[in-house]
Amino acid sequence: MARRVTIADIAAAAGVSKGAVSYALNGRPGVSEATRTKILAIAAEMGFVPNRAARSLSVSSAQTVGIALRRPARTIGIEPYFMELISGIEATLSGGSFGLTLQIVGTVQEELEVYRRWWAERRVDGVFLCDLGTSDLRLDFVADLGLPAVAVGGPVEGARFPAVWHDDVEPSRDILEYLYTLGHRRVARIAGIPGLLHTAIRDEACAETAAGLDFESATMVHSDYTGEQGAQITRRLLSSANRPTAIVYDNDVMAVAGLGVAHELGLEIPEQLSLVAWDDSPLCRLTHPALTSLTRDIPAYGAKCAEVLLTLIGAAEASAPPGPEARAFSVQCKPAQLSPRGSTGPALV
Amino acid sequence: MARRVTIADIAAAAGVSKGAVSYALNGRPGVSEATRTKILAIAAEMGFVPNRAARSLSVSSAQTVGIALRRPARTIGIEPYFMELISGIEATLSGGSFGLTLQIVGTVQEELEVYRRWWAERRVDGVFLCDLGTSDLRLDFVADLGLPAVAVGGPVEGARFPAVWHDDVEPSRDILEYLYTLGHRRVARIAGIPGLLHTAIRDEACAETAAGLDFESATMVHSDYTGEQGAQITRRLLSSANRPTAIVYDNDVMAVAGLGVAHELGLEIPEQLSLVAWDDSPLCRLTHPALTSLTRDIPAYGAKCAEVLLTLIGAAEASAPPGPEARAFSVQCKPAQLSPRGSTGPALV
DNA sequence: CTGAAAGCGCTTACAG
DNA sequence: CTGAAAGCGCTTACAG
Repeated sequence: MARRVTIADIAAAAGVSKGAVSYALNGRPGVSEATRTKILAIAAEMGFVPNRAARSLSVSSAQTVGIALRRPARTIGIEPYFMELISGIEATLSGGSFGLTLQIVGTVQEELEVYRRWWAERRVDGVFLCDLGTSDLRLDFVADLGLPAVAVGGPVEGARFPAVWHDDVEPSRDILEYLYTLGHRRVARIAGIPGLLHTAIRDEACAETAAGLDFESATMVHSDYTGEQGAQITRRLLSSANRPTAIVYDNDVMAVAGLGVAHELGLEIPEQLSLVAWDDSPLCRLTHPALTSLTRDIPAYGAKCAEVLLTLIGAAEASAPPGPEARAFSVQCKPAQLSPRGSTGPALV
Repeated sequence: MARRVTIADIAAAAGVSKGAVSYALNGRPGVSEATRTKILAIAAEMGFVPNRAARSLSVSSAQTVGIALRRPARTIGIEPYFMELISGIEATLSGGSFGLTLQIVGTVQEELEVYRRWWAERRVDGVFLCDLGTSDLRLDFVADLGLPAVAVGGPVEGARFPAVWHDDVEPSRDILEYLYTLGHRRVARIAGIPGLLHTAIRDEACAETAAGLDFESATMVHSDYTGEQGAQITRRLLSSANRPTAIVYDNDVMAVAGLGVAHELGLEIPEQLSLVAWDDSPLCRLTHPALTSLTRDIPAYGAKCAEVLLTLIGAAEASAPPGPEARAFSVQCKPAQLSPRGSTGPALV
């Protein structure tokens, strides 16, 4: 059982005060170069690592950020999105020696409670807000608390903190025009959860684009993102009188499920049906044919979110509580790019 | 911007000392029932939540456990396993008001560094060790540190801390006998990473079982669990002279990829090829046909792991450093159950 | 440039 | 049963 070394040990070994050790360790003035070098050497030799709790208590900073995920236990694993996001966040955090605290919650109320507790305990210095809703309780709640946050998604109207987001309008246009060019005139989109911000944005953009192209039909059905619903809605769409020749899915999981249904019905892909997945992940390349997708770099996205949060925390520490200038930190990322693969082809019907 | 309340605020409001407040809050003797009730009421009214750092510093416990995941950023999302495990862990933790710190690392060395830092910083009270290797550096490292840990997997020989694991021998037998009974005589298994403990256990158990049944061939190929390798190895196996009529995959991702290859080659499933996925997840029900799997309840598994770690931490606090009695905490979970679905059928070749 | 001291917000022996 | 005090391990004004 190893022993933890404290600044008192170093001070004793170096023959200086604890204060001097602290100054030396933190690169602040107050010690001569000679003593600094000596102290640093001793600290390194003794394998000193500061006690987090003591440091946090002194500087009122947890050196930790938090993320709360609201998903049922059994379905959270299937979405590659979150783990990719988290791994991107981590990439930025490790550099700044920040930790990440993760909590899975069931309801918004629970989520709000978690934020309040984290804030009250000073357990985190800031949080990531995922799955933004069209009117999202959490925004004001967290801002009122004075807890720094970044919205993972957007754009957010009158935000009191920064958002990191992708434009979904352009991809909406891209995908519909792509299908139109391939000759598809009956298209459907199995959209995500209606209350979500990006669902609403896609809904509107798709409707607008569709209106500008003379589709025979452009259907839209909301879902809960699960494979079950993806399959069920696909089955319904494909058994309708004038079935679509192309279906766009708001996530990869539903697209894979949709492909399964197409196989089950004996449809040739893409000859009889084209499929597109919004959000790319390795999952899309697992199937045959591989799924045409709208690709974003999620780990890079997570890294950017973390960058913005760290900046905000630094700023919030330096100056006043996060004010309107927080918006200035917002960053819009490159929109998703269409990656055509085997699941889409000319409409032959 | 809300304000944080401290025990000093409560003490002032109640007209008692901070010590009395602490005793009352922690349900310890030292205050009369009357004052206790009064203090509790005031604390509740003021919305008191103790500052973690201060508490941690006093009691030398972080009220946090840690998990380090060693996976590349871009592939970590695809394995539903980790998120399911984490969500199970969380379910237990939230009850005990413990937090979970997550870190993604690239190499074992990095992982060891993380444990050392967490321990030195007193950032966590214990850790989960995932992806156990056949000879695993981390076991002694963490034990030498005196950092409580539970091995997520096993069994571990001469462990200095508890393991929570599933028997893989029985499922190995189950699956091969099942395929044999269906008439399959040429089977293959695309195994996981060779250095992993459970890969080794499955390898041995499968070899032994196969030896007892008169298979014409029972091939085994190691992989890295990715869809790419799953696909590539499947393609190679299926284009060999005496191709297998059934393939078992060590995870669900490779099985899905294998199914993609089978579709690509125009094979009828299960008429011309049976496929089995070791480790079930919603992914297995997304495809057509759905994949026959070896099912375990991963969230429940995670919950059990957390339970054991919390017990260990409690014990470690109460008594000496985790000694040999730690083994007593080890728990063996119910082995994976075979869930036959559409991807397996009688061998017709 | 250096040392001694106070303080962060808790917990916990120790006297009354 | 209660209060005053010391201590956890840091940081940071404040005197010398």
